[in-house]
Amino acid sequence: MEVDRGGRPALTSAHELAEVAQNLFLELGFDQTSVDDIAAAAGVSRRTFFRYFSTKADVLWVESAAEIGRFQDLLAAAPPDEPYDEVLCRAAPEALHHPPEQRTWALHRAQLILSVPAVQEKAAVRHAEWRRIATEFVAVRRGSTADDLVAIAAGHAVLAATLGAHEYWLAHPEEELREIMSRMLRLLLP
Amino acid sequence: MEVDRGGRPALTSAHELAEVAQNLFLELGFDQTSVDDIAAAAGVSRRTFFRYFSTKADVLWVESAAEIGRFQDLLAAAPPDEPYDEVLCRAAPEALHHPPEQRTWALHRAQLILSVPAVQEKAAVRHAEWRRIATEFVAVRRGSTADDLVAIAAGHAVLAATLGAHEYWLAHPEEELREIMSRMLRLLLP
DNA sequence: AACGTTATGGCACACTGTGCCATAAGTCGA
DNA sequence: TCGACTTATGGCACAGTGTGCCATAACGTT
Repeated sequence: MEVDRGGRPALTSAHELAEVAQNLFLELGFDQTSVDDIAAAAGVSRRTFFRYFSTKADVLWVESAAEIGRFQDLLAAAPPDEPYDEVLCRAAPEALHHPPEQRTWALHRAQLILSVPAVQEKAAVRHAEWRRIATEFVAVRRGSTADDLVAIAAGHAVLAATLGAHEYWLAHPEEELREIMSRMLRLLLP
Repeated sequence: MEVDRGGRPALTSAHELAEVAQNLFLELGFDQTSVDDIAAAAGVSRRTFFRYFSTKADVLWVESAAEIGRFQDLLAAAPPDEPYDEVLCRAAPEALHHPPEQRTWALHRAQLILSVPAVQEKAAVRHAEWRRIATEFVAVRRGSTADDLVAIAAGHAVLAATLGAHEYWLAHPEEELREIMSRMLRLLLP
C-alpha cells in the first residue's frame, strides 16, 4: 500500500471518472462523447482526465489490473502437476468473473468492445497482457520458452476465447459468461 | 471492372502511396512518420492521402482486399463434404501466402503489427473480416447460425492463428509462414 | 467551346494526447 | 505560526489525425 505523504487531496478518482464516462457512453455513444464532456460531467479539467487515463477508451478497463492480478494469482496457486490446459480453463473464467451487480455494465462494455471500432482496437492491446501471461505460463509448464509454437498458440487461444465468449454472451445474455468462457477455452486450447 | 468515364487522371495510386509510406516507416519508424511526411514524399497533398486511405495505418493493408478475396474463393471452391477444419487449414494459409519478393516487406509489416501499439490496434479490426468470413463458413457447414458457439470459436481461432503465426514467424523467420500458419490452425481449430 | 466527370489542393475545424508551468491544498517540522 | 515539502489540479500551447466543404485542374464527349 502507498504511504500518505500529505499533498493536495484528489478531487476525483479513476472509478468515479469511469462511472461518469460509462453513463455518457450509454447516453451519447462512445464516439459522440468527447473527453471534454467526461471531464465537464465529472467537474474536472480535461488535463486531469488524462492523468487518470491515458486514452479515452481506457476508462472501460478500470478493473483490468485487478482481473489480471487475479489471473496471475490463480495460475501461481495451481498444483504444479495439473495439466496446463485444465489450469487455464479454470483460472481464466474465474479471473474475469464479475459479481452480479456489475453484470449490466459488463454487458454494455462487451457491446462497446465488439461494436465500436475505436474500442475494439484498444481491446486487442489491453488483452495482449492476458495473452502474454498465458503464453509465459504454458511455456514454463512445457519446459520451453516464449517462442514455442504451442505456448504461443495457447496464449492466443486465451485471447480468442475471451473475445469469443463475450461475442457469444451478447447473443445469449441469459447464460453465464464464466460458463461460456470455460466451454470456449476447451474448444480452443491446444 | 470500372468503366472509364473520363475525368482527371490520378497523380498517384494506393500502391504507390503504400510503398512510399513503408519506406518511411522503415527509415523513421511508424509513430515518427506523419501523414504529411508520406504525402510530401509522394508529391501529393495530405488531403489526397486520406482519399486513398482512411487512416495512416491502413497503408499496411493494401493487399488485404486481395487476400480476403482469395480466402473467400478458396472456401467457396472447397468440396462440400470436406470437413470444415480441413478446408480452413488449407485455405487460410494459402490465402495469405506471399510471393518470395514480398517476403521482406511482409516481415517488416509483421514486426510493425506486433510491436507498434497503434498498428496492433488497427490489425485487430482489419483481421475481424477474416474472422467473420470463417465464422460464417463454419456456421453454414454445421447447419447452424453465426451465434453458434463452435462457429464463433472457429472464427476466433482463425484470427488467433493468423496473429500467432506471425508472432512465431518473427522469432523463426527462416521458416515458411504458410507452414507455420497451417500448424497453428491445427492446434487451435475446434 | 461547353459540359460532365473525376482527382486534387487548400482551408477550417473538432478532437486526441502531451509537455510545461503556475497554483491550490494538504502534511510535517521548527 | 511559518515555511518546506508533496501531491493534485488547471490552463495553455502544440503536434498530429481525420473530416467537411469548396474551388480548381485535367481528362473525355458532344
